[in-house]
Amino acid sequence: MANDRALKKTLLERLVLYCHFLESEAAGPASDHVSSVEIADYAEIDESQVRKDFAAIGVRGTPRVGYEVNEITGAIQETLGFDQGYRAAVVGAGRLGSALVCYPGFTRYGLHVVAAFDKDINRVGQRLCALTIEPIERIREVIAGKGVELGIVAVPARGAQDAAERLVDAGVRALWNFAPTGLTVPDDVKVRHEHLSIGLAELAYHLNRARRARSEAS
Amino acid sequence: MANDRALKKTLLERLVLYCHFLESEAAGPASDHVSSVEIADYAEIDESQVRKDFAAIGVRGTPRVGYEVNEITGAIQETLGFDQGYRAAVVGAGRLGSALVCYPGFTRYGLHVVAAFDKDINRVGQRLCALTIEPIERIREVIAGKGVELGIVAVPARGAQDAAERLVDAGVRALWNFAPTGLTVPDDVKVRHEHLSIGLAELAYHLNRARRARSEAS
DNA sequence: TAGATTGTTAATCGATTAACAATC
DNA sequence: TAGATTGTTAATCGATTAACAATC
Repeated sequence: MANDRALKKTLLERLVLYCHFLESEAAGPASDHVSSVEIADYAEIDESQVRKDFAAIGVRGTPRVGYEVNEITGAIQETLGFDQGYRAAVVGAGRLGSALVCYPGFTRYGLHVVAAFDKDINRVGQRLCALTIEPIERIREVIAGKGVELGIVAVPARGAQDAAERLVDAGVRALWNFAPTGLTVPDDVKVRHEHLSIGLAELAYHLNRARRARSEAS
Repeated sequence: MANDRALKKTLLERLVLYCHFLESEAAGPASDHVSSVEIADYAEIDESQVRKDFAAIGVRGTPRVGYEVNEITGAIQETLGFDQGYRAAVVGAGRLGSALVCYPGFTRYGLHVVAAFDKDINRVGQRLCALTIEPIERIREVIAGKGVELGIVAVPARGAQDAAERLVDAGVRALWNFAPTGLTVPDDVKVRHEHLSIGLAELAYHLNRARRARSEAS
């Protein structure tokens, strides 16, 4: 089937892959230069692609030597905006919301979760890592006060649209949606839908194939 | 820049989008048929693409009428293997692991989390939704006993490789990695890397652009 | 210098879109 | 019947790969 297509990597995915490689490289006994071939091997893509990508983000190498590790990481960080710093608010302080509020990895990418909201009066006021859970009614006030730019939707599916509307109403123009449902928002609002079913689909396809192979073999 | 490319949708993403649309459609006062135009509008893609996709997964429509909703959902479910049923185990019962164990949406996609492991002796034995947290030492036994096919890595980055190795050693051949780090596994093991930084990158790029626009306007 | 690796142009390949005949 | 919508072929567009001259 056409599933090979699904495995192709977008520019964003490639840049993130490069980052991973360079991090592991930086940790090792490595030199401070890498060639496009090394990176291409790791990322399982064509070496020309790597050179194109580097050209696109403004990284230049030197023949016979390669590309400077620090220069690449810097350029990628800059391209992805990870060097800028963003303030985010999480709506929904359930298990997933808590995990996102407390996730230590975000800082590395410049994301700072500065507020968490919940509808449930029992949760409001509780501590969650460095934050105190706020009542959803205070969303406008808190978002304006803390200069939140990114809204993270971490509520169950049926509450997601409401959460999104409250965030948009409060002035947020970028949403990260973890609820398994679509959101309807104005045109000038950017939504990134982090639906797990896409990842699950990829794995399910693989498991399916493995099963079929087994049953054919027997 | 080349970031428009990053917004292109893979087949898997499109199929998941179709599902979302059809679900909202099924809930509403809708008819039991949809046209490729309606779906294309929703998914923001070309209508020919929709027809191509349907042809690829074996769905046929009727001119003037459209495609049957149930037939589409059935075919997508089947293509993605969601109708099969998979047994999964989560390694790491922290915030993220707990969220994944208790996430109610997985069942819809045929995924059943049947075991949860943790290293921390304080967590072992605790209830987590329908499960009891098992010590990581019992992983081989439990995985063989329950017929687990999919391993979910939900530990901090530095524990991820170890968790992956234990899962692979126990016979699991598909991993879903939520740790922000790469995993080294044998060739016959499929890894799906659910790294949030890709999603974050997309949003960060958008926020960056919005900021630049603001500062230019002023 | 010789040789490895970049940078970039050209060629290929595939995916997306347009168009339209078939058909209910 | 008339008209809307499918199914599919052809045309376009863009992305990936190959190739090679420039260069350190």
